[in-house]
Amino acid sequence: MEKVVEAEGSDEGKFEETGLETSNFVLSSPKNVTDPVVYKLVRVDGNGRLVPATDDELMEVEGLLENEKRETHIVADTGQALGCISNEVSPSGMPQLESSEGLSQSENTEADTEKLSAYLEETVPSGAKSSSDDHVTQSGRVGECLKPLDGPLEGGSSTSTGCISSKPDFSKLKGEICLDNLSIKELHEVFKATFGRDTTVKDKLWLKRRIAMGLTNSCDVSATSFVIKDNKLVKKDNEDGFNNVNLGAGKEHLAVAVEYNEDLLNNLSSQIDDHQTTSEVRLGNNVVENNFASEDLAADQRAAKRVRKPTKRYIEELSEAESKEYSGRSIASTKSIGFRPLSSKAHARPARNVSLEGRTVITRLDSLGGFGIQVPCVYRIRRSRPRKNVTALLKFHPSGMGMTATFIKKGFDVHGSQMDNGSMNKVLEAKSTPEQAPEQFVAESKKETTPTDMGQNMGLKYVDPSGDTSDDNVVTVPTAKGGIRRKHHRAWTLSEVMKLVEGVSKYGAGRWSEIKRLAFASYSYRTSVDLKDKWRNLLKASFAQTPTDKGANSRKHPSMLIPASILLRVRELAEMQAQASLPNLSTGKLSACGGGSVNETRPGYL
DNA sequence: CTTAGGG
DNA sequence: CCCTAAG
Repeated sequence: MEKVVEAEGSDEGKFEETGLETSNFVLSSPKNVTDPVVYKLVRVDGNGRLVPATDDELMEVEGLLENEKRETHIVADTGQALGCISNEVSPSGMPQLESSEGLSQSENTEADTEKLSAYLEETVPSGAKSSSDDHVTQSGRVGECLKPLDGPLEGGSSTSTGCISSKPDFSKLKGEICLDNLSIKELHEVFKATFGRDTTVKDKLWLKRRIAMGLTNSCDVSATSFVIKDNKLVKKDNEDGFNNVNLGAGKEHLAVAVEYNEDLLNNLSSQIDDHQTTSEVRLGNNVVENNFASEDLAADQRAAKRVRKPTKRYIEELSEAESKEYSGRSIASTKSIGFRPLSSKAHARPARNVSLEGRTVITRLDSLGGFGIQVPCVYRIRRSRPRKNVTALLKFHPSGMGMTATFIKKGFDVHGSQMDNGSMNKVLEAKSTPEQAPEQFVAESKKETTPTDMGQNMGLKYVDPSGDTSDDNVVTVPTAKGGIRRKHHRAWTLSEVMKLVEGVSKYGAGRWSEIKRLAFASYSYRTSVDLKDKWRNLLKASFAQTPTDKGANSRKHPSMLIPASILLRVRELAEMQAQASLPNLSTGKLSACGGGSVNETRPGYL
């Protein structure tokens, strides 16, 4: 509702308008209506205040921004996010509006379980698509994304969506269509004819609405009658009511969290753009329970919703990649992200818990293109202790939160009351530690492997708890006192190790903070302690391995193997350092015994 | 806050 | 990786 972001930089300019808003989203589990939804996202904009980033990182980002060529591949990693970021960016405000309306409208219908799944389908993009990436800023792109909503029928190019490849049977769309009389199967066919793709949604109402919207090229679809003729919706009954179900309406369904969402979304979306703003706040963990087919998720999303822009995490990744000598392709889409230096505050990132088949996994759904699904979250406050709770958090965002906050709270309440039973401990956990900093991203694995196929939105689908291709390896560990702690693990990449070694050689072991600052400036995570620990491990490894000769390569299979050369170097340094310190205690310091290639460049050290 | 060490 | 102690 308000624009909070002042233009900090030209880059952000585009976003200023839309400002950040908060959007809260709650879904209820498809299977259990009683079980609340768990999904909420709130973004608060911050004028940067909420965004956490270290100066170093910011700087890097900025650098990226400058060079940037908008090439953005939105990265394979998040694959989905792709394109539609542009909605926000698009010059004309229209697109955004449309999309938001469409969303809200579609969401607007009753909250029925099926619908939910349908909704999800729409919102969740599948990682599959990676083709057109650079959408950012391309208005054309926007059009494409939105197109699906505009009925394909109109323009001769049926299936114009471009993303879809199936061949619809258009004959189904001829003449007057009375969706009310069609069976689900028929609706599916019509759906296909209309949108050029299949859908797995079984909710008749949803299908009808969707089709109607497509055919009429409008979001203004009655919920009660669906007769379409000549691309126009012929309403039989009174259609009002549904189009504007906003705040005012439907308060009676308090029970369902979804309702709230809808309302909220409607309101917010109509006024703002919910694109990712500079900062987001995670009010709680989002837990979504669902198992819906994912097949056409991608298609649906592409067609219907807009996608969110890259998350911070994403940015970080980019910057990291860049900082590394990885001269890979350019990664630059940072521009689309509004990030500012001033924000060195903490920022919370939403993490999402998805519980599938009974178990809860935490994942980051970054790339969900969908509207409500959110995800991101990167931030730097590493290891903050769990404590504040949601309400506390809310206090921090005075900005545009008026009613938003209210909604959120409500959502929480609902959610809390229902979850409380203890059925889901995880949820509670999450709730209590909203602030937690989810891990950053696991850039390493990504960069070291093919950038392309990273698991993008594994989010909705099967998220493998352990396989974290994704990003956060956050494991909650129960503590004796009942407290819960999170442990995250971020594998060290080769490049990190190399930097570490180099840093040690330059600054000496022990100067962890220095090394951290100088060599690891780009890696926001990795604290000096981490460096120290890693070094310790490296030493252990180097001594254990090198001597034995035979163990050189094979060693264990465990963690990734560290190149022998590095271990060697480590050993050298270790010896060197050891000598430097041990030798003369009494003699003053001769220090630096040049063991080898590296010299102890520190005069005063020791 | 930074280090060092133990867990 | 986390936690704690010590400078």
